[in-house]
Amino acid sequence: MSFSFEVLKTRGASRAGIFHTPHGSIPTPAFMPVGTLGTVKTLSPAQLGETGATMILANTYHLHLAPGEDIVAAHGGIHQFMDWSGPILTDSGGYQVFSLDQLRTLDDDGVTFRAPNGDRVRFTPEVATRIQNDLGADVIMCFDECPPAQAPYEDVVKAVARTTAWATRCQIAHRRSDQALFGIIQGGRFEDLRKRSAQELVALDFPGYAIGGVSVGEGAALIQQTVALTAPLLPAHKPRYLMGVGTYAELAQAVSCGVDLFDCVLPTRLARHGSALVQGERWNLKNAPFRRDYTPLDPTCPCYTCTHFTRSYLCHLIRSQEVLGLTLLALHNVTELVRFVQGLRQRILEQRS
RNA sequence: GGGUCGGUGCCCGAGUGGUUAAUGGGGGCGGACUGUAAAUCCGCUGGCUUACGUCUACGCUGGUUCAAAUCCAGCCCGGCCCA
Repeated sequence: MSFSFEVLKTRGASRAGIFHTPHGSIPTPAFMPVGTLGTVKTLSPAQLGETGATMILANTYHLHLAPGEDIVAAHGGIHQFMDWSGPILTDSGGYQVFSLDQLRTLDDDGVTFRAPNGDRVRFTPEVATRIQNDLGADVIMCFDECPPAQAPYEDVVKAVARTTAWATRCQIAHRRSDQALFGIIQGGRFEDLRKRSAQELVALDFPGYAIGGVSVGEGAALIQQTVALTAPLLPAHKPRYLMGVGTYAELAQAVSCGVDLFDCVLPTRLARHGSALVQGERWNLKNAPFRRDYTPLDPTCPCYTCTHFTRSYLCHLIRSQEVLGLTLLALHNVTELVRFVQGLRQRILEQRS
């Protein structure tokens, strides 16, 4: 059996467990940083490893555009290509249905994107699944339609129907038993649609489920509300993955709802934009007071950045636009969120039954 | 010494008679960022005032004009060329 999920302990709705994959096990709850996307990254896999991350996320759409799944496959798969021996998850490209709204056309069969070089790129459930089979990540995602937060009810009805239909097609197209194909729940902010989506996808019996269609511009309160109503709809004995979240508050709240896996661009993006995540807060390291702050970013953090450099130095690197500044901040931010979620896990485990 | 081009807000640099506190950059100050179109994007950036507003500003001094950073004269300073 390549994949299994065991719940070690529960505390209310929250839970700590272990998710086993062909490339190793992930103690959950776990935060998965974005490890590669085909465009920009400021952390090497070695540095990513230092953060304590066990599983990382890569992106199907971007890797398809460059370098192309054939090249990744020729390397023997994405693990070898990027030298990450731990578990990897690829997103399907469904999020790009949302984020590249102006650059794509949608129909019942799939999506046609306009790539940066002008090419028309056609994604269908079958294509997205095939590409992910070629990339070779441990967990792959169904190709879904992710509508924006403000989408009207009727649009979300359609998105749910498509997402279910596409999930079935992904399942049929999927050809590798050493990869777990996860279903993605849609339904926007509508409770009945979340229920419908969950019901339809649970019936398809995926080995894991993601809560999708969240963090698409709706604000924290709605995210938490959606997570709270969707998480309980998912099978308790399978991993639950909240896509695209997030912040301290949302991570904590989602864990309390029984979510096991998370990914988010925030720690790396904030780093590249000069911000640090420190003990529950976001700091803009460019701000003047940091120029003469000779203390570590976070004295309690074990990361290389915090154990070797001052806020003053980081401030200087960011202001001088040194790439090292982005790297050091990314290293810290990812470490911070990994640790934060690990801390939530510890608290569950240390609970007396 | 002669000729010539030029001196603009923290810096660079537009503007060559009137909607000009003065285009753009940079710098400075601050903000945003949630399955990465994002090492990106957005504000503010002469003083005083909560604001209406008002004062001070385009090397200096004077002049022309209803009106000048913009035209004229002299002076000061800088670049280049000639002696």
